[in-house]
Amino acid sequence: MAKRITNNIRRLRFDADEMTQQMLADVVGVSRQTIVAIEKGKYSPSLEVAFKIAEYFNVPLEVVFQYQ
Amino acid sequence: MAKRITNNIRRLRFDADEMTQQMLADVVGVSRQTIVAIEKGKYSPSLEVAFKIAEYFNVPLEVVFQYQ
DNA sequence: ACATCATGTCAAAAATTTTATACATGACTT
DNA sequence: AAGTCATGTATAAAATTTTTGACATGATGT
Repeated sequence: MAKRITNNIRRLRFDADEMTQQMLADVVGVSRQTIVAIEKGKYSPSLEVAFKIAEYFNVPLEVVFQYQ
Repeated sequence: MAKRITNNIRRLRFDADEMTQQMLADVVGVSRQTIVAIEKGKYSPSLEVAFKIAEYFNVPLEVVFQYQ
């Protein structure tokens, strides 16, 4: 029953002209390690970082992150 | 220019039959202080807590939290 | 007046997220 | 073969979120 948070960051990055982790980290204002950890699902990010990522890709937050 | 995260938790609580902070904290699985802090905007919650709150109220995350 | 309840606040500890460094690997280029 | 680039991993420190416990206030009820 324990729901998990998944994400499509990797796919969104590749759709966005093969953007690198470092580029995304820079535009979002976090370290590359943070992007790596979130992509790999090591932990779920803060709501603020989540919103920033969604804003950058120009999609609703739920397109980037799913709670299922 | 710095965007902020706002929320409608208080209104959603009252719409939900005047639910108390403690009741929401219990169903979401956090402490009442966490609800107080988020409601008052002391800090933005983790994405997981945000999703749990939205799930409880049965609305999309963006109905509870706005990035503006 | 007294008790109860919901909310607000405060402070310190615990837990989690984020950063900073460093190093390893495979893919690609020259 | 050597160099560069993107990614993965690891660890400790820093920053932020969350908990715990305690106390104050105003509103409500008895």
